[in-house]
Amino acid sequence: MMSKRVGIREVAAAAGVSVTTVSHSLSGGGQLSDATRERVKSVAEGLNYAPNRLASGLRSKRSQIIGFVSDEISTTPYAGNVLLGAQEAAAANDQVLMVVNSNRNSKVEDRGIEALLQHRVDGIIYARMYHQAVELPAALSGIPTVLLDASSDRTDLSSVVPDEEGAARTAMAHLLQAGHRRIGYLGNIDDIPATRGRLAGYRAALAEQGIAYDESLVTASESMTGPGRDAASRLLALADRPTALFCFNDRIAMGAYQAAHLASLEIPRDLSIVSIDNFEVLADALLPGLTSIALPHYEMGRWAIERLAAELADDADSAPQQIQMPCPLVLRQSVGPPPR
Amino acid sequence: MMSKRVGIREVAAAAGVSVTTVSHSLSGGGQLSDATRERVKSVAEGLNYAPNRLASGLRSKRSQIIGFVSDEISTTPYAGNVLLGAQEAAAANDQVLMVVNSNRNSKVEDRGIEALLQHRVDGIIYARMYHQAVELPAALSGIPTVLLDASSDRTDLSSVVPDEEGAARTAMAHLLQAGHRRIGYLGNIDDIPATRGRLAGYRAALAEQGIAYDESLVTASESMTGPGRDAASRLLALADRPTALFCFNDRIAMGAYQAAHLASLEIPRDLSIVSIDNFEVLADALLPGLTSIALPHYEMGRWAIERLAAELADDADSAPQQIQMPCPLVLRQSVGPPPR
DNA sequence: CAGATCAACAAAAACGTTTTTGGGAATGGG
DNA sequence: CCCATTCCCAAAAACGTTTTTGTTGATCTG
Repeated sequence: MMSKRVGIREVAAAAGVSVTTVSHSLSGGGQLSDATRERVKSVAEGLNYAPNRLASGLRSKRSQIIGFVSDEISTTPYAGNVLLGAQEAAAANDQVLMVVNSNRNSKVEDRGIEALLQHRVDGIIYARMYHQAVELPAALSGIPTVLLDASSDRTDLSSVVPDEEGAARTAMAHLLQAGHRRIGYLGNIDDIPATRGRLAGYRAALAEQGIAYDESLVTASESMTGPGRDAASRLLALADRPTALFCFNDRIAMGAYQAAHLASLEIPRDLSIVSIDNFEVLADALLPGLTSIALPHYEMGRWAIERLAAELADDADSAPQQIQMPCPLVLRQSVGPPPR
Repeated sequence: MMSKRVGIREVAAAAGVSVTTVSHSLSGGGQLSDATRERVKSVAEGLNYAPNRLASGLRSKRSQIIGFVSDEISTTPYAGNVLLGAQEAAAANDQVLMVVNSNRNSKVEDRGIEALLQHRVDGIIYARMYHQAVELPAALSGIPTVLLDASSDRTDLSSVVPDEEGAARTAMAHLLQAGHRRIGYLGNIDDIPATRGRLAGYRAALAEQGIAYDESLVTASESMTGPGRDAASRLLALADRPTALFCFNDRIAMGAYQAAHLASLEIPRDLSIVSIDNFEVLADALLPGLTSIALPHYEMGRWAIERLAAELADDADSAPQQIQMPCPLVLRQSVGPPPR
């Protein structure tokens, strides 16, 4: 059982060829007759040979390891999907992920990156757990890197972020199509791309329908349930209250639910709500279920790995790309036609 | 800048010693005078030498990589804390984590483990995202492994799981101390350790106080908000309704909140609630805040890595340990004295 | 048919460390 | 003063691959 992992030389001996030939057979390199190539392969299979990646990486300069550095994997629920998408895409490329977490501490981050470099990762995914603008740490200057849920002003780096404006437009389109004209926006107050993008989407969607932007229907608060509740209560207390609310995220939406309850408004009969995050534990648990736009965590993870792979192969279209990923609407029960 | 990463031989040349001496100086091995050891170290520092882990692992058989295989990193919110704890502990040991995800597919899992082995990980953390009994995959037979949030019947493996019974006792103690005597239990229906452990803790806590176990106060439902709401409604409709509810988890607790609302009971004035999970997005967002027992994800992650390190060093107390980790109570506002 | 080309493989070097083995100078014992 | 230790350190081998360079016999070319 523990018969000392077979190496390339055992395979060579068993197949009656040189180690060179074995290496070439398995990697597809060199010039060998198809006959020997196949024979060697099947012998290797039979001995159930598995390469030592340390050794092969040492010589070939390809470790098949992708570094994954993120700021905080823990505090954003479901952001694990980013990691999942990346990991599955990597596995498909015969690569494996080495993860490092900075906890928002640049010292820790630098140490983590240094560790990745010592292990000779082929490239690095530099990820944030929510969309933000970043400056690339100096330690990453020598190694292929793609940004995930993060953007920078550098055009020589690939990056992927959610299409914030598009997400807002999708949400708004859903409300508009249901017939709503007076739609409030419970916005966020932080200075992050999502704040600007979602508000822009809100305004654009209104403009497209020829609906005037009404500042009194727009709030900005912290992205938490309490502040969301307060903001929603203010809008619902208006004389001509909105018939629908578009919320910056699900936590604020939960606050909106509470505010609706306090105001004795029934969702979606008296008030429709749509939000962004599709944070399932919340969205599914709310009564009625919260219709929400999903952030494409999994897809961004996949994309980042695939982009990195393309750049590492640098055969063809390896020109860096900065893309915005579309965000799908997840229907539940919080949207209906406007009252009356 | 990109001056071709300096290796041990450049350091040797610069310090006027052999590569052997450099290696020994940095690793603390061999017998060298403290003088040269220090001198070499400072030269290495000056050149800002960093080892090539591929090369050192190849020869030394120590890659300093720990494999982390989990069933589903994405679907359980906040379980990323497990990864965080493990990663931070690993970093402290100069190790790095290589993660692989099985998505509950044993084929995928085997392939992932195989990849880890090819990369010559020193050991593996075999993690589940919620406490369950597992059978170790055959692929892990040759390599040091510790189980995380998972238990098996093998005594030669270290493992760490939450102390389910203790968690329940802590929750119950909190309610009992507040004066409650008639405490309902909204249990879970799945056949998992948490189901048995938490119910046992509930019963034990009652027994300790000489309170008879009343079957009519105990329910079992799916761990979701809807079923939790239904179960809670049944208990709250009892003639002699409970003054407090202990919930299997936060989702069920959220259902209990909804049921309380439907029954026009105010929390905590009319009904106290305590639960398990401390799923912050929910617990903080509920009104009033939900007092809940936290599962020690971060701590289990740390412990697993530290245990693995101890077993790898096998100098001293490397005897496998199976431990249950205590679960702390996180106070919020959902518990008060019983009414009247 | 001589020389050039090519196909198919093997030998050897290389990757950057760690480990093993070797060896000279200082120290100690008799 | 000579031999045996001990203390430092260096030379060389080793880790398991990949890459570079060689080698042989066959095929082609003019």
